[in-house]
Amino acid sequence: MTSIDDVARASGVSTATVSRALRGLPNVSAATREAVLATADALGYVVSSSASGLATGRTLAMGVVVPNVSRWFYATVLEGIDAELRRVGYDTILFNLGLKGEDRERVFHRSILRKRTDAVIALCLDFTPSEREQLASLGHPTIVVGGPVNGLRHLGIDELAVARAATDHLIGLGHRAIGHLAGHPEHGLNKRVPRRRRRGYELAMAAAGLPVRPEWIEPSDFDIAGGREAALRMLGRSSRPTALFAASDEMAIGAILAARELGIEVPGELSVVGIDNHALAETFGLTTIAQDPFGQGRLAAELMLAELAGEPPRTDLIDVPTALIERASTAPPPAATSRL
Amino acid sequence: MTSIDDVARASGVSTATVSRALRGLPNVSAATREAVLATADALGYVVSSSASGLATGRTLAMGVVVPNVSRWFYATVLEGIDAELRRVGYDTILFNLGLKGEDRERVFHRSILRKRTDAVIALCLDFTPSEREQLASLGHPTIVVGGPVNGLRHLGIDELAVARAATDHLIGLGHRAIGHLAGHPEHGLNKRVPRRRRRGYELAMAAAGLPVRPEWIEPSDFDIAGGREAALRMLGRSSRPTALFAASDEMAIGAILAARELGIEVPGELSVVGIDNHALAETFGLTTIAQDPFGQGRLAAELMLAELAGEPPRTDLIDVPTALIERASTAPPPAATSRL
DNA sequence: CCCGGTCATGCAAGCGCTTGCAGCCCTACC
DNA sequence: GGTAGGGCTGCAAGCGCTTGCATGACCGGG
Repeated sequence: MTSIDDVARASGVSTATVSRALRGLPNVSAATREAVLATADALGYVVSSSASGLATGRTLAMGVVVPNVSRWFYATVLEGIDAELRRVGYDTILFNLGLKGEDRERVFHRSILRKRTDAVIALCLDFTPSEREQLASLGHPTIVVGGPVNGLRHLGIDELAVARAATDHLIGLGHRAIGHLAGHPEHGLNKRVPRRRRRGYELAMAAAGLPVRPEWIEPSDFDIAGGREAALRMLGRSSRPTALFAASDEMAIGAILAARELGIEVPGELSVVGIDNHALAETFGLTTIAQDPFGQGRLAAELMLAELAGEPPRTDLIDVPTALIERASTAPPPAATSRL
Repeated sequence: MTSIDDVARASGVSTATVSRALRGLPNVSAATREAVLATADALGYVVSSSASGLATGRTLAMGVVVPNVSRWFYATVLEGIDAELRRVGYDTILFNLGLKGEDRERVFHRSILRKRTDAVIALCLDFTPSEREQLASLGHPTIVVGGPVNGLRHLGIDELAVARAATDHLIGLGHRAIGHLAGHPEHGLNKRVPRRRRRGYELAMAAAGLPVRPEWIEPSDFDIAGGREAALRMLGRSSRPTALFAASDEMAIGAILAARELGIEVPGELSVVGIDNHALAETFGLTTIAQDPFGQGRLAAELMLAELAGEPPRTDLIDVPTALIERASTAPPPAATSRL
């Protein structure tokens, strides 16, 4: 491995000059800089991150804590983060926290705190109070993307408003019998997200003077299989709603699949709306409230980088925009049931 | 930040002893070790990875190069890798290489080689010759998971055999008119995977003396939307096959969706088989050749760690096992067309 | 009682880089 | 022509840890 000394020797200057030249610092003559760059390139020199990290106290790496990476939302946020970091030469260190117990403890204790990262972005997950405290006291910039977590800065959509908007869309179409496929509190995932989406649904219903029937709220996993099962349960019953607000697009897709299996026409007999604008939403013609997880990831990364660059931290809650996308899964209710 | 000196001072021993005690090295008395551990814990001491990395030449981090993280296969391999690494205290550094051009170049040049990692695991993607060479000459253990890449060690399923097995399953059921939803060469993804799966299909057909009609091979993206579109095209034509071998489960699911849209019954009028055992395969009752990406990721990590621990490298090609899982999407062909 | 051997510990030299400070050479101005 | 000032460059002291070697204490056997 070639070191900075090799480059210095080969180009006939001191290591200090090499260091400055390579990093674009001032006080290096153009000629010297060019020569250094050339020899460094020729020698295939790459700075050792350990050494420069030790000397500067900066690791040029961002910790990203995720509950898992298989879920569309997390994967996409992660890609957004990584894209931004990569752009400025930062590395992404992944901490998969979807695990329980000892491993999880180890992540916190040994790794995140391992002074390996300059900042930490956590994707919305369910932290224990102790974990929260450790994160908060980390001493470097930290932000949570996707679901509000007490005591930590947060960036994401306004869950309540989005859920209301989705429900209001159905109400606006004339639906009165509206069910909700609610999210389960899944292990590791932030429990406030499903809760607030459900609350938004309830608020919208209440505001419109519509009844919320307990049997029309069906909790399940946040994914396609979960949505399908929940919808099969709900739609199989004698009296079913004319519209469904699903807590996520994947659940909504599951509901559409379930409806097809039961011979229920979408949107003729059943309207379905979700949240996300998942990659598959278009394929299924799903009406949804779009959010932009890639952009959220990128924004989170930008914020952290800005703080690391010395800018004052933004302490306000950051709500990112969403937009209703109407596709083929929603329509006015069938005449017969519209005034149920 | 508390350093090793703080711990040494607080426990009245030298930094050398603290270092040895903390890492469980021999030649430290039990009493001393315990005392050191206690004070380190009390002080919240965590070793600086930069410093120890610089001193030992080990970063305790593994580079993982992925084309993207939204695709089920990659996400799952990644989780397998991360789980194993986490277990032994290694960190996962993510390199999202799905990008083009300059960023991609930067990843290779500035990051991977940044002496930040002890080893590199690359998920099957499409490397340029120069990238391949850089990887190969990295000087530390490297392996590719998922798709064979010339000149690099590789771990994954036997693409050819799997494709043959899937096709043979259909042939065994009595199908003679078998179409193939082939994978597109997508940007960044390993082009050999779709090619070999197609070749396996062709070989199986040839071995059974069955004709391969060009219009029954329909290439598309590797995902649900791609599979759906390809299937819509193929199944919309006047003479359609009685069975479909899709190059991935996501494509197979797309085909099932397409069949439903066209009113074609699965498996009554059309059998569908895929590869992967994707999370959704069960939901759709999809017959498939299962592979275990989580296990592949874990295995790759284990191999790298073993080499880092000094064991001699395994140089053989490593084929991981697969298994046919019969579900509800395959059946003998309808009597009328079975002797087409 | 002496001595070689073991074990626990400390010393100090790095690991490869960054950076404050000092030194040198020029230029420009008085 | 002298000098202040600015631009380049080099020196060397760390950054926090690891580790080969030296040291000293203690043990048992001859």
